[in-house]
Formats: sequence, structure tokens, C-alpha cells
Amino acid sequence: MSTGLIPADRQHKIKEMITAHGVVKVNELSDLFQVSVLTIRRDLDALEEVGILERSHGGAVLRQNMSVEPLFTQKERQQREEKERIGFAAAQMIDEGDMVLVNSGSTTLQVIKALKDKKITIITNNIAAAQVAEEAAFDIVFLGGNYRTQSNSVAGNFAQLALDRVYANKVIIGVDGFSFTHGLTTPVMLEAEITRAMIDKTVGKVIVVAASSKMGIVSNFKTAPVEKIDTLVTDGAANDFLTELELQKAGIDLVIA
Amino acid sequence: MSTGLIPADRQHKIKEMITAHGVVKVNELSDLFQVSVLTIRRDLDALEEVGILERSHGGAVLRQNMSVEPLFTQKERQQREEKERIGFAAAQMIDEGDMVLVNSGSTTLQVIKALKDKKITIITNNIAAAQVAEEAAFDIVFLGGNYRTQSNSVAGNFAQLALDRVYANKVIIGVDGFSFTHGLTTPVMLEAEITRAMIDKTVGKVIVVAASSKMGIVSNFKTAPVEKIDTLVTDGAANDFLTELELQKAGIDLVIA
DNA sequence: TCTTTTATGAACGTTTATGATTGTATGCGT
DNA sequence: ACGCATACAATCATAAACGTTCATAAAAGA
Repeated sequence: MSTGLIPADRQHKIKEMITAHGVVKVNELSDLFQVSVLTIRRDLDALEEVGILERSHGGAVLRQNMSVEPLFTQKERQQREEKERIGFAAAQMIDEGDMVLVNSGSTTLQVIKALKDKKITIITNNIAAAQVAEEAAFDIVFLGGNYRTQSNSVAGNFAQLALDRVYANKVIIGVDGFSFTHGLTTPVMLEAEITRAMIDKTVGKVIVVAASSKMGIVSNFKTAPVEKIDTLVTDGAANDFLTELELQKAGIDLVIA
Repeated sequence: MSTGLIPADRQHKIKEMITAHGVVKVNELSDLFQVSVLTIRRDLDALEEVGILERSHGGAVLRQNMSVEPLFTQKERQQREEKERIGFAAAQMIDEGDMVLVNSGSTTLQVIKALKDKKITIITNNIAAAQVAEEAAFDIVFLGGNYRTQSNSVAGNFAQLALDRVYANKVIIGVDGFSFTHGLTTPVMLEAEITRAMIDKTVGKVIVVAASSKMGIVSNFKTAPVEKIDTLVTDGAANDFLTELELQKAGIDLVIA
């Protein structure tokens, strides 16, 4: 054996093939690369180990993260219980008849779930809220705009246009980063603009919901300085980060869920 | 047994089929994949084990994680195959780069599904389209507005506001009633207003998708006279209702799916 | 140079996938 | 309700694919 491919190169090509076709067969690969089926099998085993494919008799298929929202669901599951508690605590601050703006994110979705039985109006760009609305007491109004599958939300001109016409008396903000010096930040510009507009259009309480994992994080786009926040709802682990002095200086009421 | 599919790939394809159609038949699959019904049954058993479908005589049906729209789903299942065909036929009329307005309803949702691989922009009030967008090539823009759980769609001021800013070159309209004398009608006023506005904002083709069961029906609110229609996509059973003379008089191209 | 590691292939017993057969269960039509 | 057609489950047989072990040979290293 002299002019053959090296294993890594062969495996790389297999990887490309299965990504393109979704499936590869041991026989075909053996034929194509002019190596024994045994070698191919070992290649496939190695690639399965890495996790990019699944073996099956006769070949292998591409491992699919499959069907529904990969990122969103994964993010949602992570720390789910904490977020449920935070959502419940935040929901206690909403009264019947309120008009509440809610931005996108897995934490704010938990707030919406917790608001199920309240007769209020929710205005949101979080499309995932549609599922919750099925058997909820609240009215829900969606902002329009370009849909982003990763976050299951909308943003853009239409949303801004709609927000121009609205005044709310409370706003629930979920964030990706919370920092005393850099304020609230999120990784996507359009989302940041929506959040900023939501805060602007609220004459009442600005409620931020953020798991402790967001504390001290600074993401790419700033939505608001901490001074704008009225209430911060988080979990106990955030105590390490938050100091009484700083909270007081920023005028933030702290709620530990 | 030589060049056949490997089991995992076949099962994967079955999975896709049942997700798309909601139901698969053992005979059809056996025929399609050129394997015995016995093999198909074993595939279905395996997939049932995993929990993505439920066996039944002659085939299997998609297991619903439930939760979602009772009314909507029921309506959607009814005449599902016809609507799929209609959706597919209507999708053929859309070209790359088009900006397409689509109103709400189970039939238009099928059109959106059929448009999965086209690089276009879809503007719709049909929130159900979010699920389709997961793995679609098109961009999707949602109109905002008050959410109605029954139809899984939005309507109202925000939607009208957004539509003011848009011009599309094609519009896909699903209706509840189609009548030569009374035009297109739907049972909900807000939906009718949206549909009317969509037609107004379209400079190109007005494509109506309507199962034969809608023919001759007059619902509560009128959206447009038949003269506005460029193309009607329906199924064969509509021939009893449609006459060549009337179609010609209204200037409608007929497409039987 | 000698050893070690890595890659590959051959041989052989084992497992898996599939289809044929047979008898049973289910659903449909009259 | 009954009978017929179809779909089903169970068992068995076969061939392809598989894993294991061993052997060979090239590449890397000492």
C-alpha cells in the first residue's frame, strides 16, 4: 500500500459525504477508497465516537440534532428549574389589567407561563408564547418582524413600528449579560434594539429576569444601563456577585426566587 | 440484497415522511423502498419504540406531543392530503426572490411547507409557520397583532400597520368560502381585513388556494370579489361547481392539483 | 539498527437484516 | 352479525454485515 489516502483524510472525506448525503454505505466507501470494508468500518466507528454519525448495518447515517429547536430547547432546559422559579417570582409583580411588554428568551418565556391565569395583556416578540396562549387567560399581542429561528422570536422594522404605538405599564426583560458597569447586554443587535425600545415605551416598572449565570457577563450589544432597572429577579447563587451598595446606587430592588 | 438502503436511512426517511404527512402506510412504504412489508413493519416497530409514531393496522400515525391547537389541528387533518397537493401546486407558482404575502389557515400552511426549499421572503400572519421555518430556506416575516389561538394567527392594528409598509409581488390566499356571486369570504372580521389588505398590497399574482369543500360556500365577511383573483388552485372535486364560462368571465386561471 | 506504534487486511465465528411461510387477528362490506 | 380480504405476529432460513483475533507492513522513534 503506497499511494493511498491517510486515515484522517479519508475520514474527513467520509464526513463530507455523510454531511452532504445524510447516509453512507460501507460497501460504497470500501469501493470508492479502494480499501477493505474493515478499514471503512473502523473509520465509521471512529467518527461515531466523535459523534457526527450513527452506525447502522451496512453503513451509517448523519446524526441529527433533529426536529425542533436545537439551540432554544437546549438553552431552555439548562437551568430550567431555576428559570421556573424566577418566572414565578416575576409573575407575582404583575396585576390584573396590566399591559406588559415581554422580550424574547427562555427565562421570559417562563414568566409568561407563570402568568397563565392572569387577565392581562402581554405584548411580546417571543413567538414561543403562542403555545402558552392556548389555555391562558391573558390576551397576547405579537410584535411583527423578521423571524429568527434560533431564538424563536421576531425583530426588525415591523416590531419597532408596532412599539411606537404602544405604552405599557410594566416590562419584563430577559438578558444575556448583566453588569453594573456595562449594563444589560445581548448577543444580537436586533434583539437589543427591541429590548431598548420596550424599556423606552414603559411608564411603569422595569423588571429584569436573569439567572445567576448571567451575572458579570458582558455580551455584544447594550440595551440599557442598570439605572433603568427597577427590579431584578434572580436566583440565590447571584449573591456572590451582587453587593448591597451597588444595588442601592443603581436603585434596584432585588428579588431572590 | 445489494444496492438497497441501509435500515437507519430507511427509517430516517420514514420518520421524515410521517412528520410531513402525519400518516404512513405499510404497503406504500414497502412499495416505495422495494422491501417486504415485513421489513417495513419492523422499521415501524422500531420507530414506535423510540416513540415518534403509533402503529395501527395498515401503517402508522405521527405521535403528537399534543399541547397544541385542538381546533386548528383537527381542521388541518381534515382533507390533509388534498391540501398538501393544493399546497404543492401553488408552490410551483412561486419563484426564487419573490416576496409573498400569505394569510392564515391550514391550506396556506401547506403552501408554506411546500415552499421550504425556495429562497424567498414570506410575510404572513400565520404563526404556525414558525415551526416550518426551522429548516427552511426562506426568510419569514410575521405581521404583528392580536393573537387568536383558534387560528394560530394574528390580526388587528399592528398587522395593518405593518402591511402599510409592504408591497409584495404575489399573494397566497386561503379562504373559507368561494362564490362567484359573493366572492371570497371568511368567518372572522379581523381575518377578512388582513386578507383584504394583503390583496391590496400585492402588485403581482393573486393566488387563491381552496379545497373543493369551500366551493359555493358564503361565510360572514367578504374579503374580495372573484375578479381580483388571478389563479385558483383547488382539487378535482371542484369541477362540479366551476364552469368554464364563469371562470373566464372572472378572469381566473384554474389549476387542479 | 531495533523497537514501537499505526494502519491495514485476512480468517472465522457471531449478529443483524430480511424475506418466506404459516396461522391468527382485525377491519370492512353486505 | 358474518364472512372475506387484508394485515399481523411468530418462527425459521439465509446472506450480508459485523467484531475479534491474528498477521503483515509501513511509519515513527530510540
